[in-house]
Amino acid sequence: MVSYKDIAGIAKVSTTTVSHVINETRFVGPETRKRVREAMEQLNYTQPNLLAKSLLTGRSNTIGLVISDIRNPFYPEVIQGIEEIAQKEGYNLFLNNTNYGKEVAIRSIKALAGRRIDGIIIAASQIDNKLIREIFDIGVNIVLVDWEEKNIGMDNLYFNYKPGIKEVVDYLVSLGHRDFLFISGPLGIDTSNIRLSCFKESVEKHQDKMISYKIIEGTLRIGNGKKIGKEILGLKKMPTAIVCSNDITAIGIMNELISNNIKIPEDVSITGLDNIRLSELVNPPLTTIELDRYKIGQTAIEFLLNRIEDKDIKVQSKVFNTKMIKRKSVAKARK
Amino acid sequence: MVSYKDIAGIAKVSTTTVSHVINETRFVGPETRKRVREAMEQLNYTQPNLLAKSLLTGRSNTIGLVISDIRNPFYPEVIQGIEEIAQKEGYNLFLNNTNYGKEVAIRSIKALAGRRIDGIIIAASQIDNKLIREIFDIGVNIVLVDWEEKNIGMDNLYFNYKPGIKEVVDYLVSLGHRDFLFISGPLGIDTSNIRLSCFKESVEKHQDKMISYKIIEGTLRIGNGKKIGKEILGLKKMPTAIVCSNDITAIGIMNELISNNIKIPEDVSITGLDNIRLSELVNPPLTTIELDRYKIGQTAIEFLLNRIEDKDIKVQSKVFNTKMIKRKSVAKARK
DNA sequence: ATGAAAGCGCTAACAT
DNA sequence: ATGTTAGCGCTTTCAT
Repeated sequence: MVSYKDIAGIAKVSTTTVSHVINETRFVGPETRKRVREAMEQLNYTQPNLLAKSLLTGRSNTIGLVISDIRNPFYPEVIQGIEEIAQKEGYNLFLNNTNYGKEVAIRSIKALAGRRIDGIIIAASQIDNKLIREIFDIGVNIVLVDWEEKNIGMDNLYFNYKPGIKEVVDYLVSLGHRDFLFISGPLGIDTSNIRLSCFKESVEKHQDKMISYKIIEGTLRIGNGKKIGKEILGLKKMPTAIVCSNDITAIGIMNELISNNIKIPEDVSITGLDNIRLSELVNPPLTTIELDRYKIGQTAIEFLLNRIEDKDIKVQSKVFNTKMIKRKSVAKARK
Repeated sequence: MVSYKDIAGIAKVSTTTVSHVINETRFVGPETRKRVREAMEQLNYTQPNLLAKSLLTGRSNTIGLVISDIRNPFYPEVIQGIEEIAQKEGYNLFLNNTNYGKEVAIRSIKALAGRRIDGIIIAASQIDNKLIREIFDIGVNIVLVDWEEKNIGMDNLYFNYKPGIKEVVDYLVSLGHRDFLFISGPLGIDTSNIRLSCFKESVEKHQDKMISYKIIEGTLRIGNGKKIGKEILGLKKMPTAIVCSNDITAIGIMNELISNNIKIPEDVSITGLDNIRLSELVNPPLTTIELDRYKIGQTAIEFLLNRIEDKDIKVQSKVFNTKMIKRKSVAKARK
């Protein structure tokens, strides 16, 4: 491994000068500069050791992003929002995928924090709060995205699912729907529970209207919609409206029902949540709930950069509201 | 920033002992061990500085993966294949997304290599060969996935698109199709050109049959299918078979055509390439070409781990063949 | 059973 | 215009 010392030796200068030539951080006589450059060439020196540099300066120009499922269409826009600003500001982004694994998450975060990265954006719930606290305590900047617990004294951003879900329920009720099926996410995950309770709450505001609902627990993953679709086909009584916790599930269910000659929205109305790109490309286009994921990503990195710039600013927090996007998968309840 | 020195000071031991207590690398008397542990607790020391450690040992237990588009459904399985083995072997994985950007790619790779990561898997074409060579020369292990150039003296894996595409063309021809439309990827990208020439070659094997084809250049990205679909609707003469360079595009086109009352496969047959999960969930399920992405990912990391273990083994290379998956989006050519 | 000391590759304050 | 020197936080050899 060739280092400044080797270059300095050949060019007959000090390592200081080598450093200044490479980083262009102070004037170096043209003659000397030339010698250094030649020595570098001769030794094939191209990539300075960033470990040494970071160790010394305490800066890495790198930020980490921890997500729980790279296949989840929830993330791409979040990532894009983060990337664009990171790139513009000259930061490198290391992505870590936990695959919903607690162990992996811990290892990822430790690996990131252990490298004294400038900051970490955590957009994967289900991570040990104690660990987060530890990392935070060693001075690594952290921003939490869509995090379950508020008021933990760290920068955080999250979605308020209530308005979007309420809008959807109200809309369905206004179209005469009284018989609902709600497809939840895994009930171990906090955001799943939050979505479920928003749904319940919204429905219960219509107590006077004799509404009944049933809940099926899903995984939120691709492929699960088809499975749940089959389950629905086996139900004694087909609901008039199916409210899903994410678009992927809604689309899967829709396809399965359509394949079995159920007409959407004439026979059954169905709604999603996420407003992924695909949701407007399917047939019929899906009525869903929009989350401004791009914006939450952008804001997350802005928060982080603020924090990197000045550790002592006060805690930054922001809520993003959600709203219904009307498309074609909802109609009046069948008689 | 608290370090071994601080702990050593409080515990009245040397930094050597601190190191051995933390890493359990040699016997330390129970009394001493206790004192060290207490000092750590007192100082809230939890995360050793991996920069220092890596700098000294030359090992990081981390590998980097560079991809060009996180939203491209080509990647998830590749990543999964890599992740599973990485995790099992105790490696941490840093993902870098280049967004097809040359600058970003360079920065990413430098960031990875500069940290003297144990190895890098590059699954993003369009990266400067000179840079790759540089990184390779500083001794960072590299594995190339689906790389355009062969015989560059580095470990590499790639897909042979020929058999799959030939199978599809032959199948379509056998069903009476004579009027083709091929949707290519961006013709700046090598894998796009390769797919295109495989198509041309396969068609030209049927010279005797008066086959005509037209080519439209697409982006391979989600959303582009719809746009191309509209373009197709405006064509003077609708082809009988549409062969697409990826599934996402095929699905988008299919939806657009169906929305305009064109029946698939009765009016037009359509095929994809990638065999993404979604391709069997759409209506009709898409006939496509399978790439064993999971396997290529697995093999990539196996290659890399071999290389990390022993730098001097000979170049590893592997080709993965492709094959057609028959589903419902293809039928006899309309009269 | 424990410690002293050297050093990984780099930067930056201070000196000349 | 260039060099000396100390040191970032850790590991490891060699001593005792």
